[in-house]
Amino acid sequence: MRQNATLKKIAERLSLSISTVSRALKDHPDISAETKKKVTELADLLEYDPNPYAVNLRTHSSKEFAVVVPSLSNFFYHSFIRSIEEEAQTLGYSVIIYRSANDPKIEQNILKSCRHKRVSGIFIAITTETMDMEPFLKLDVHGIPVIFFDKVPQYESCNKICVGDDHAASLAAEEILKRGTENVLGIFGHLNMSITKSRLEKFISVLSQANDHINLNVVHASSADEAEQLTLSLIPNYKKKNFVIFCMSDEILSGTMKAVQRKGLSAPKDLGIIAISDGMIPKLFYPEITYAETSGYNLGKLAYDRMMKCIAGSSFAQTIIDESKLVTGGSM
Amino acid sequence: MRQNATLKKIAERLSLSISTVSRALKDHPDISAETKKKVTELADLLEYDPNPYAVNLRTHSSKEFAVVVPSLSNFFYHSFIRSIEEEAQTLGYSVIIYRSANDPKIEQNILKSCRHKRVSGIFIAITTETMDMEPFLKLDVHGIPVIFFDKVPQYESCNKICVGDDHAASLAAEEILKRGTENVLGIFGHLNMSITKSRLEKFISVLSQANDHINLNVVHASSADEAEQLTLSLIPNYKKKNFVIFCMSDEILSGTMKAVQRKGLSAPKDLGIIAISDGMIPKLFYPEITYAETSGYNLGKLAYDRMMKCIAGSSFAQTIIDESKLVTGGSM
DNA sequence: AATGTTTCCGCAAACGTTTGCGGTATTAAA
DNA sequence: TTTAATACCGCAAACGTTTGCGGAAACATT
Repeated sequence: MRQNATLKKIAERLSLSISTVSRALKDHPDISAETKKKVTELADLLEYDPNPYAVNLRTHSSKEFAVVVPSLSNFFYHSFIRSIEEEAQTLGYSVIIYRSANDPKIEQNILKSCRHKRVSGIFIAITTETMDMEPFLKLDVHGIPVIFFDKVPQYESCNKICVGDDHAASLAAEEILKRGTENVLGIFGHLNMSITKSRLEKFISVLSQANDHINLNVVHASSADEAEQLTLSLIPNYKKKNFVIFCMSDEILSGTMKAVQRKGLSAPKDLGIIAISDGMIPKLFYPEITYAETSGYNLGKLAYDRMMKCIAGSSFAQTIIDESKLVTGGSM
Repeated sequence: MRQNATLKKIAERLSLSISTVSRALKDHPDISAETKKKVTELADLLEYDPNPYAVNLRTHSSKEFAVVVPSLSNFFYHSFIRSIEEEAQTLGYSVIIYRSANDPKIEQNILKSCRHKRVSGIFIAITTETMDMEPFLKLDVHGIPVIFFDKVPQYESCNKICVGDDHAASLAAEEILKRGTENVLGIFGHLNMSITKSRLEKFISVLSQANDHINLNVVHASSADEAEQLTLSLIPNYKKKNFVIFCMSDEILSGTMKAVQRKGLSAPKDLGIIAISDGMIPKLFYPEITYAETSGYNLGKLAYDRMMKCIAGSSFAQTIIDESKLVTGGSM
């Protein structure tokens, strides 16, 4: 078990003091050019790298970001994480991933551990049951910036980066109006998700305000399988009629698509299909599904920006909405 | 900026020494029950948690695993990471994710940083260009266990956890034989990937040994788009004939499926489709695609097991192959 | 009463840094 | 030649733990 190079070893080999070596390495003006040269050369040779734990213990600052999500089996969060990781790497930060399993208890433990690790910052999508803001306030007291994303709390004065749910829903609704179809099957997620509510309300309002002949049927599914079953059982209602299915999320879309294929229907001939999605699933089909894009990747970039501003000091709370754009496949 | 509780503070409040507090908290036999009680109570009250940096500095051991992958936009790695994270959490380890971008330089930096952080262990899928084993040997010298997974080096004496490429390929080949179809289109990845070679060889050998009337056409695609184009242009060759398409990976499958849908064909009527996959993509279609499963999730469990054995001391090198199983959809 | 055992606890060093402060040469100014 | 300024550098404390060792009581044994 060999040891890593330390300041002490370099100092001994060069008959210098530890402090001189430390200063030489960070180009401190007190140190002569000659000494600096000797030190950096030996440091290179020995592959010296400061021990992060010692540095942290001394300076109270790590170079790590934490990303906390309810679940890891989710495209959106994956894109988000990828996005953060890309940015972080350029500045030498590393990214630690935590999964709360949608359990507020676990979430609290994670936050506590982040506090004790003194992470540089936290990106978090909270659980659906997170009520207590106290752990977050405590982080604030300790000077650890928190950026909420996607699933954000009601609480006002904090930094939130959200998908523009209404915007996405209205983009989809408008596209449906454009197609001129009056029979619409809207498949939404469970109502305990905040996004369900906002997407649903906007979707309904845009459709109904524009055309009062719209025949809209709204159903809720909380899994892909459920969406599949629901679609299967509802498709017969639209027999021979021209109709459109709107899927609120990737999960629902994937269930619905199976049902559509199973019934031997194909878009845009037999029906129209449109979704709100990150983009991965819609591109698997031919024709590609038209969707309003909610990009985890974009959200990541925005969140990272905000984080950097917080770290730099500009810390007033702010809510940023990532407006989505319509990506046209051939399914409408 | 409030401070976290420390041993020192607890000690002062209780007029004890720091060492006594430390020992009381870890249930050391030297400390009386009475003292232990007082200490733990105050510690709870103050929400004391040991400073991980101080602990690490002192003990030379962190509670962190590193997972290093070439890319994060890949189901397989995501399942793997999820799997590791699930296990790690139960023992209070955290998981740090690093992305090498398939660049050996970046990979080396990551490894160096892991060494200096003294991570408890490293799970790594190496880049396609990783030749130099020296950084890994150095980790070994420092007592940091490395588990290679999926993309592993040629080097013999190290711990490798791999997908059973031959096995998966032969499962698929056998299923094709079972169907009795003699026209086979095999779409494989680029030949610079090691998995391509092993899957291809086994696939060919199983097919040709069993039936010398097999008309096998092998092509290579290095992206989903390419697979789509290739499939589109080759399908006409099989006009009216009964044929099977084999897709070596998820990426290829997704391209191929688009082409198949575009041509208006459907399995198993017009053709057979079979793939090697993690399982996510095949389940999006109806009928679900039959596939030989290579599970990132399973691989994660195996890798974690191996890691724990290494940490516990049983450190002889070993190569573990995760044999895959056939998951029957309706596409054959 | 002297010695041997327990039981419980504190001292102090160490892990590898960072940094305020002070100190010694060297050079410039008086 | 003395004094003041400058350029370099080292001392030592601190960050929060862990742990070997030693020490003082309290008790049991001759």
